[in-house]
Amino acid sequence: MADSEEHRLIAERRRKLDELRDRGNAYPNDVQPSDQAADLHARYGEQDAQTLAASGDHVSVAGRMMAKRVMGRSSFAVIEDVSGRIQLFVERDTLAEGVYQSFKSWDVGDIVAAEGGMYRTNKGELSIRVDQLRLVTKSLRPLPDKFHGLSDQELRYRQRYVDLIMNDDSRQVFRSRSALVSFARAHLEAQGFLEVETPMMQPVPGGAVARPFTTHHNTLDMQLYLRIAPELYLKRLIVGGLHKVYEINRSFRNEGISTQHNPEFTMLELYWAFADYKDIMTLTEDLIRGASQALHGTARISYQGQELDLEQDFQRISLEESITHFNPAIDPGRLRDSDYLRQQLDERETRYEDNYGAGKLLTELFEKSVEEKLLQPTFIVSYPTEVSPLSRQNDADPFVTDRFELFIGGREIANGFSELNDPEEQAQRFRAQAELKADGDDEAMFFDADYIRALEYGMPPAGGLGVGIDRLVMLLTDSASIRDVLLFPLLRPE
RNA sequence: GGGGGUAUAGCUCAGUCGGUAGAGCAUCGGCCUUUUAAGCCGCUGGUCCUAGGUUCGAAUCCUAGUGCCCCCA
Repeated sequence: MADSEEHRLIAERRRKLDELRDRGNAYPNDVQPSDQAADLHARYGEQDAQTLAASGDHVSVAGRMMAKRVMGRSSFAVIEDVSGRIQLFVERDTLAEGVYQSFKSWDVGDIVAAEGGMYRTNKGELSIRVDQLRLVTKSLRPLPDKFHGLSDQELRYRQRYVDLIMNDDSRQVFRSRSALVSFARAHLEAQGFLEVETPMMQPVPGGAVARPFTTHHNTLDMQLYLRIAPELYLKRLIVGGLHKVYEINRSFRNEGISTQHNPEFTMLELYWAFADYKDIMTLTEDLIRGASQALHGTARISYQGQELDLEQDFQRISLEESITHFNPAIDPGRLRDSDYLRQQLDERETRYEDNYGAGKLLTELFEKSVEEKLLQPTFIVSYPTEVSPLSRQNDADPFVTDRFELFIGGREIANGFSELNDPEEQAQRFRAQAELKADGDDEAMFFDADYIRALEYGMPPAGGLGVGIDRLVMLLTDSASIRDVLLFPLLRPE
């Protein structure tokens, strides 16, 4: 960056900081504001000037100075605290000797504390008529343009602290994110789910088809993987008798970065004994509808210009039906015919590998021709067994499993299924995955012998769910990129 | 991995045909007791992303690279 220019502006403020140091403690820690801006607006917002003047109430606030307008012997300043903004009316002759002179040298961005009576200006704005004023923390770096804010996308991600200072929209996204997670916790706790924490560093990564990050523990001299999913540990807890568990935390996948993908991301996973995938669908629907209600007071939302109705019952349609629905030309009778599926994929210029069976080819065809069209909330059910190595096969049709994925706005939001609890069948599926891995598919699953041992003790029938929290936040905050809902998205180093 | 866009003052942005680098805000100095993108006067402030090339002369044209944004595999 152009350091010389920056240095000129910073040097000026550093000079001011030096003066503060000369006069005493430049970084005081004894400031305890008793009021917040939003409360003041709530309490006094309706009162007229005379009432305010007569009340005699004395308030104290502290926050970052976001605007400063000096007019000779009086000034206006606007400070922002965690709750919002309040204007300060500052007069030379109301303050102690010399304070006003100092105030004039303070900068927008400085953190100040003020006390005074409530006051309404001639133009009617609720303000504090300041009688005590302190500079609490000197800001050495100039803030962006007060009107345009910080709009450079790269700077917003790299210096999120500046983005948060300047852009209320950005602050709101992260408040919503927090509200969503709080809602999910409360919603699940109310149904008797227990929040647990399982290893993020795993000797055998499992629970998803994805490439893991590797790391190393020095003392044990062992290779570890950052988890790609918590699934296999959570199901060990079902074996252990914790029959309703959930975890909301980070998983890691060593894959590409896009508007939908960040290498570390947050999932809600839950497992529920004596439930099946249909129960899980109902729970998922309630959770997402309730989250929208909690954040917006409505389940009808707008996402990137698209109206989405989370209020109505979510559609449920099988993967195969969805393909024939959106591709009328496809022969419904040949959806499990590998040659036919390869031909259909060729026509759509979609790549596939020689070792793909009908189930995986079918899933590719779904992803290519259906997924993005599923705007309104839709559960796609009956995923092929071939692509569902941890799901329970359907009793009537072993080609598919009792599994669903939920799509909203053309994107996968959740994935759930009746869990495979037959240890011998699971071992067989792991072996098939291990063969794929041996063939060079580095996304294929590892054989997890301890997980099989756990299943051998007996896991009750159970349903499980994974929800991409980041994507759900995107949906509910109308954010186009996952980076907009991550406080510190991964970027290349500066 | 491929394609497109973008990069100029601290911030937000102009910059025509290749001919001395611009504005607003911020900073600095001055005026101002009811402003709210306060106003008025004056002054500062530049590695035009980087490295090459073409040219008498490059922010501008060419090549390569880098960051970010978007699309595609």
